[in-house]
Amino acid sequence: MIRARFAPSPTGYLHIGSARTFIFNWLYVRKHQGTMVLRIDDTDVDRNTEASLKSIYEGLDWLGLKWDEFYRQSERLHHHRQLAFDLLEKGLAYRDFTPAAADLEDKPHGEGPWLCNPEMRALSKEESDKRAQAGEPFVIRYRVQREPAYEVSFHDGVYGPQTKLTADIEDFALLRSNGMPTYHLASCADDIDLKITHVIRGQDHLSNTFKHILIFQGAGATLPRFAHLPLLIAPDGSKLSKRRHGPVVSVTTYRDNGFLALAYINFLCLLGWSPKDNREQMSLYELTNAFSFEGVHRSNAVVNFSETDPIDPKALWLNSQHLRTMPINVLAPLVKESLIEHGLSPLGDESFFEHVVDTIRTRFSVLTDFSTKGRAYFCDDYVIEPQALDKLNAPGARELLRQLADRIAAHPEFTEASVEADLRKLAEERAVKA
RNA sequence: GGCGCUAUCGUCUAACGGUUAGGACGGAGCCCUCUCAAGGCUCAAAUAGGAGUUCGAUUCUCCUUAGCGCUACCA
Repeated sequence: MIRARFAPSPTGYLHIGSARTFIFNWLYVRKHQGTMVLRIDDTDVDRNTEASLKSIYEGLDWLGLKWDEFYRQSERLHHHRQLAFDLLEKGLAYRDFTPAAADLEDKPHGEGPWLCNPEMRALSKEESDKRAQAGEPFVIRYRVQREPAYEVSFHDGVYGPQTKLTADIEDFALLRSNGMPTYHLASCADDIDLKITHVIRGQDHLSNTFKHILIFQGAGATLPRFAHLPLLIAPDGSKLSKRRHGPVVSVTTYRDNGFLALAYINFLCLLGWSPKDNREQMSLYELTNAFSFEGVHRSNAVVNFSETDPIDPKALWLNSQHLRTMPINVLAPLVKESLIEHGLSPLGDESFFEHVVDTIRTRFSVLTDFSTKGRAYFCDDYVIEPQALDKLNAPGARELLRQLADRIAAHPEFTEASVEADLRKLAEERAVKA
């Protein structure tokens, strides 16, 4: 039984890359009838905010993909600490009493790799216990075996076989001096406890995986399968960030621009994954069936937005395709919702409304087009373009339109074809008269 | 600096060593058309560079270059 998790940390709104990670997890789980776990990784108390937690729910809610189990790491801290002290007890970890570096500049990057503080690593158990007993703050670090060094290896579902020498892995922190677990510890402790079988996450964690394997092994747990996803990046090749790239990175930007959740999901799937048979527009069912790690690319994918337009043109096209092919009874309520949001209301009964939507949707590409380009269909307060106004003011034009309206109203049916037929008939009659 | 990952049209991608290197978005043009769209057709557009293996490399190996990631008591 497959169990996968999506583990966002609430330090910002739901990021487009996170959304894709969630979608790929979801697709994989649903395809194999597994269990989808949503776990909020909120161990960084300084950076967590309620607002971002809300934004994550909001984004996931819009996508409409459900999860089966829910956890919050902040409610499971005892598990994490337990594992840290177990490792300490086993001698696989040790206390480091070095005061926290004031800022990153203090870190010895440039020259060579930083592996550990040998003094602290060599501290005797007695000495270590004594200092801890005395209340001296400490961080617990993993004691990576480097003499002799050995290869840590695993098979990644996307990137294939991976190996790294322990000589290149530093003694990473497990438990902070304030008693909070680090990401590595909390993530592994929970993956073990929640019996996660597949860890599907961003490629930025590919090299962290070696550390995680060390933790899993130290805990005596069986390894989950790992699959890392290529990152989503900006057109200039940098990683997507709110500061530099603004609203593009937020899922809600697409929602607010009138996107269909399915089209957005479809678009995101095509970034870094391919069904390999040239299909582009796909339903959720088709995506689920077609998804596999073999189809996932290994290089990063660019989200193609510009300074003036946060929307990727291909996403827009995909949305228009879904907009005009989806069942009208599914689309109509979404249009109605969008109209109401923009201060308009659908006229007529449900069937009439569906006809209107069905008639005009072929020329629109996002939901918001109905209340902007299609405004005249839903209210009397609209602006006629100057060119159109000239034609409208041509002698006899208004009278003709009135005649046309009467004919259209006389029909019980109202479709694109019927309107066109009426218009052509009227035009012919006029031509004959002239 | 160390370690790791990656490299096909502007962008997303296809091509289990043999293809005129395919598709899509976007762009250009033509057709359709009372307008604007939609739709149909056509065109331009790519294997980062260099060695090697091979009868033959986009594909396998190595080097270079470039980009990205990790190297935090962030995740």
